[in-house]
Amino acid sequence: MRSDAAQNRAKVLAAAQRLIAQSGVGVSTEEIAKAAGVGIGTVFRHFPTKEALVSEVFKASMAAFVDEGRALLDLPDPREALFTLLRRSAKLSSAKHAHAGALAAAGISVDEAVAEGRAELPELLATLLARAQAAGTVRPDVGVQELTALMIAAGHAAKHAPRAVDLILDGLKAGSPRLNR
Amino acid sequence: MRSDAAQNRAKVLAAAQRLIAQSGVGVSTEEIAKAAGVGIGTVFRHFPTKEALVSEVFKASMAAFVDEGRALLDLPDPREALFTLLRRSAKLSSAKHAHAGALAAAGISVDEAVAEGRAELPELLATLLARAQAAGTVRPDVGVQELTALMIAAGHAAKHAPRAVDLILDGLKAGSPRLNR
DNA sequence: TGACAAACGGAGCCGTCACTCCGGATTATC
DNA sequence: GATAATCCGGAGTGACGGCTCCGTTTGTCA
Repeated sequence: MRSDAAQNRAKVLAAAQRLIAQSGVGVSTEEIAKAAGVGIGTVFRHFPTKEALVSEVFKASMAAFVDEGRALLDLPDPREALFTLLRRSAKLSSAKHAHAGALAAAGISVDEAVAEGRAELPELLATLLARAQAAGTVRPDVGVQELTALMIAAGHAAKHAPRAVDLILDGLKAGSPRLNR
Repeated sequence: MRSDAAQNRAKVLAAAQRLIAQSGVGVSTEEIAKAAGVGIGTVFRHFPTKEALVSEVFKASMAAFVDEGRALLDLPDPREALFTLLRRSAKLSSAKHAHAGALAAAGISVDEAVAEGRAELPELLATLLARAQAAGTVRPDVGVQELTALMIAAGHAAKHAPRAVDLILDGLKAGSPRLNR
């Protein structure tokens, strides 16, 4: 790859990251190209399809999220580590959903990207969850599957009432009264 | 209004309701027209804009939901009444709004529909919440605002892991240990 | 039953968006 | 500095969606 090509690829990716975070996946490829100071043709040379570009962007931001999350493993309180990750996720995805109608036409869903994305996120989640459960501060009858669902849900909750996130987290704490059912 | 006109309006509304529930607001006006056995012109004569049609559909399904919900006021256990409403909502919005993130794309916001459309849902929610709180089985430090956020969140949670809805509901129960924070 | 307003249908307009194509510019190599 | 490989820009293409316009049909009422 020629050096200018690599540079342009990076510029496109950066612009896409900025614009998508700002106004959702609805941004047109042309806008991204313009923001990157590049022609449309260049965008499609580096990313065969818009979906590929968006997917790349999500993977990148997901990787960054997971990397930051790994630092939480050093916290003394394992439940607080888990909850901090969930709170961060809620904040992030509430920002991302801000203007981001799902691009059903392109088959791109933010939720999916968050859910499946890298296998590293489930791993991190599983680790944090297991540790908190071992410490006895998070209810033991919760799996990674449900935790992931709650993470996504928290993102939507945060958009409407930030405090709702704490209510969801409270439901995860050990010792709650599971009365009937 | 001529009788055939009224009939056609109803047919369009019904078709839109079915198609939107099935595949989201992304359906084209032409598809709706075809499903209703009507020309596109007819659709736009009865609903000045696609947004108006979608909004009407949303209002209708919301009204139906609220009506069904009112019956819950007769249940003996006020918390179970509230929780049943939330579970129903989760089921509905996870199925119906499969692609409902696209509401934003169409310039239509759930918030708006909830707020302007019918003030009845917040009212119903408030009533159910107040009764359950009075009975002491739902934590008292929760407002309608947060409850609404949780309702929306539960819809997304149900899509990924149905049991996650119960976890959210558990967080609403009174008597949970609010350890730190 | 005739006459007329009201409603219908759907071809077509306009705008947008993802994606292609190719002449020209840029970079690497010797 | 010449040559070839590579990359660039952006006008153009095709598809699609919302919406309009108007010739045709239908319901209504005297």
